[in-house]
Amino acid sequence: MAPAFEGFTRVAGMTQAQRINGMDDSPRGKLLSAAARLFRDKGFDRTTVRDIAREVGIQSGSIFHHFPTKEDILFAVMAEVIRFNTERLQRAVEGVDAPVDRLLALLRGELQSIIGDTREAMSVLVYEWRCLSAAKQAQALALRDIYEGLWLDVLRDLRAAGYFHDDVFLMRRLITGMASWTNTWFDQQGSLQLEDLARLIARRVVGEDAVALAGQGARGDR
Amino acid sequence: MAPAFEGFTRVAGMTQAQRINGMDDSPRGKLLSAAARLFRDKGFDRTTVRDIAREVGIQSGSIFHHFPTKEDILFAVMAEVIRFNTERLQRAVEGVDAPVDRLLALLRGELQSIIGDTREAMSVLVYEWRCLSAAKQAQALALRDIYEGLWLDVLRDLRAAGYFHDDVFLMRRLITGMASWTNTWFDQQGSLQLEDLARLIARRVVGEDAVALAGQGARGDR
DNA sequence: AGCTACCAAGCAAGCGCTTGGTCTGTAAAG
DNA sequence: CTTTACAGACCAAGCGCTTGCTTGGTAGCT
Repeated sequence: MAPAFEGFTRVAGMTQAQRINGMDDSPRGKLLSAAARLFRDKGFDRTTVRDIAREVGIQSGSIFHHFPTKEDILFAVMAEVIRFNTERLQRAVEGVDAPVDRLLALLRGELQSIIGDTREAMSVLVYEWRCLSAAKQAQALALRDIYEGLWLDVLRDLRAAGYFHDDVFLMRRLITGMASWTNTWFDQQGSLQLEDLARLIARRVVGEDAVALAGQGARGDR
Repeated sequence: MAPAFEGFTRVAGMTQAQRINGMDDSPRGKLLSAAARLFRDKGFDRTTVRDIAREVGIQSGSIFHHFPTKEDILFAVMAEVIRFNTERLQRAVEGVDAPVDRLLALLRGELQSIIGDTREAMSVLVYEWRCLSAAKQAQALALRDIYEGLWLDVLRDLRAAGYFHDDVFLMRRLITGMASWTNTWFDQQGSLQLEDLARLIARRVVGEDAVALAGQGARGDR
């Protein structure tokens, strides 16, 4: 519902020149990418428009040629990353049939968002949420609902197939907690791989045996 | 190491007049409690010293009779809540022997911190962490180490007894994620009880059967 | 001719914090 | 029992700085 988001629809069909945080390399995209990194490092409030301007090499006033307010920059960062990662998740489960494989596909996609290419923007999404006005929060939540719907479908299937017995909403919240918290500690350079982490979390959901038996199709060379 | 924390040692032996967020009802304690709530609601940066002053009914300048800087208020909130909850956790495992019962005791204690009496201050601890200077972060981390030590002891025992097979540090991080995320969604008025949640998480750690068999000793009337 | 992208300068508001002083309660000194 | 001393808790006023954002104009591309 609602037209909303006029500001960034033009970036919807992103070219292959996709960069970090899912932004393109237009002036606008570079601005958003710089803002995402600054917001993550210093927080939204401690990041000044002068900081962002310096990062992309323009004057602070020129920011407002691209965005009406500073808050709109934050919202654009969040909206872009939600849309980008929702598309990623949709592609991840396409053509995957077995319920446990679908769970693993979702976990890989979500972890990729949180500790992979959109790590900075995802951090912003979690930690700077309250810096958005209530109206903008509602808009972002509406986008997020599509994403959550993908999760709930898979979890319902798993539960129906007897892989776990607890409430699906509760289970989703536990998974969200485990996954989003990795943002605070996961080390890209460490020996733990994203795939290890996906299976580690999957084991907490459907048990050790179910994960051991599944997922051969999508595994890499290890 | 380091003497540190001179500012609040006098509150160490708190009377039974303990209030929300583990603060006493001295001018200082009331100030910290008000600050904790404001920091949670609006964030540290968006909360002005004038906001805090208004909340406790004094002039903004008078704040600095109690704390040298605004940042010191944040640090005091965090340090108090870490100390308070570390003591709570220590008491929780005292006299509990069975490993799974110890796990449940820790989970109850931690959830009590996160969604119970110190909910506001715990929220601040997570979300406003980066507002602390590096030096103050190190001090708070040192306090936190004691708390984490309690957890690692119990997880090592569980692993040694064969209740799970993954790395204890990884397991602790998954638990931290599940538990701390409850802060964002748990509804005190809802039908889900803290005890339900503790068992739900325990099941993710040691499996369904182990939890079903354990913990009779500490259960309530339900 | 018009549009996008930008600059240079600056305004009004809000911020953390300082200053100098007052009031009150407590307790030792006379 | 009074006087003196003093510290804790607070007020009234405001300083200096930073902030998000505005304004009026320019360069270059189409």
